[in-house]
Amino acid sequence: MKNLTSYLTLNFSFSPSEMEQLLGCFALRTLKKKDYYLKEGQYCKSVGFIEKGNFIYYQIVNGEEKICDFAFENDWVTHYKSLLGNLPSEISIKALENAELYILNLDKIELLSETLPKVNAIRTTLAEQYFTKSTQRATSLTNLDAKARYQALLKEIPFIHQRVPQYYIASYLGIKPQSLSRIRAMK
Amino acid sequence: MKNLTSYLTLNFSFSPSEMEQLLGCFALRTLKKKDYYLKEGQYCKSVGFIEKGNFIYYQIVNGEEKICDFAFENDWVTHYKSLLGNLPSEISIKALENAELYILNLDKIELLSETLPKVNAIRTTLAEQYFTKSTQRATSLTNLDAKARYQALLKEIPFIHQRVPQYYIASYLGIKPQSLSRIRAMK
DNA sequence: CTTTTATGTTCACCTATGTGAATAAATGGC
DNA sequence: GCCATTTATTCACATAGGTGAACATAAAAG
Repeated sequence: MKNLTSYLTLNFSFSPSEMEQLLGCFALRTLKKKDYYLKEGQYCKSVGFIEKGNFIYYQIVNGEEKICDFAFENDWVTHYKSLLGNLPSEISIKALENAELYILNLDKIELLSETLPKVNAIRTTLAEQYFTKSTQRATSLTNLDAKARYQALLKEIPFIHQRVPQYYIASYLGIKPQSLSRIRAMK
Repeated sequence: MKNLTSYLTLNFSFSPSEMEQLLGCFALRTLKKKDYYLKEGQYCKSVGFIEKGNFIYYQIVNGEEKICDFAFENDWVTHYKSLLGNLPSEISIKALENAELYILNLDKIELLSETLPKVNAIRTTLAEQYFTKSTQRATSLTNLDAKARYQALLKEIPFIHQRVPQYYIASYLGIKPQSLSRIRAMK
């Protein structure tokens, strides 16, 4: 729980005993490459903290996997709308590498909110993070051309080419793999 | 408070006395056409319920107003990220018509959460609504062409042309006014 | 190691949207 | 009701990105 512990320590101010209580509510879940954290149609009932590995969020549209998000170590993984609204998920979340998640179930979150109100700070952070990510993506899609979006993504996630196939990157950027190749070739 | 009262009655289950307590926390704010609910750089400290009127959310990019959202009667208006994270807003929210808002200040929300925990359902609805809107916009920008995005918008907000100038609609769709004209002419 | 499959590149051509200008129509102020 | 301003349309041309194919390379499977 190395990453999780330091993430919580760095970003929130829990006392040692609170931290112990909190960590006790997480359960380890290991996923193999290509395993799903969540499949379209399922109800998302937990949030996961990525201790190791990475994930794509995607939707199938006309038979194509349309990538709408990436997540790496120290990110949270969940489908926010499904979790909040108790709705079936429209998206799937798949591991691209063997992964380790620390899972916090929704019922535990509710319980913790009562006994340890500070965890609400985590909920707020999560909401803010998800909201920010999706609005930034929309903003970037309307205000920048494909090359500029690619450069912004590289700046945000410099190691992305080491961990995500290029056609997934293209999909996230809203272009075809050939177009991303062309953009890269132009330099 | 006609719209606010029926919105709360329809979507949540407050008792008459809870409703009274809740409504008592809102304050009326009237805005003239072109007035701002929030300006870029300000800290958003409230949510507003639109009793009457409409609003655009926008950012200035290269001197252009880039529209990222619309809001009408029975919508909530706030900058979610600024509100949650206590951050200066990157966007401005402007009335396009004379408007009436019922304002709920952040401190009142916090207080209510304690005395009337049911209001958390409103907070959750807000989070879900904002998250859904922005992810849908990003999805539509990557998966649909401009014509299909326009048709989807018309379906979602059929009266939009009666209440929003067309160049704002074009901006929201991520295209130039001339392109929207062309799309409309093609039928 | 060899074969198969997955991924990335390049190319020629096509299409949707951008650009800038001219014009028309609608709206608001007086 | 008239003029100024704002908003919408149309056009000719430019450009970014899509399409489908061929090929190249890398990775996985046997």
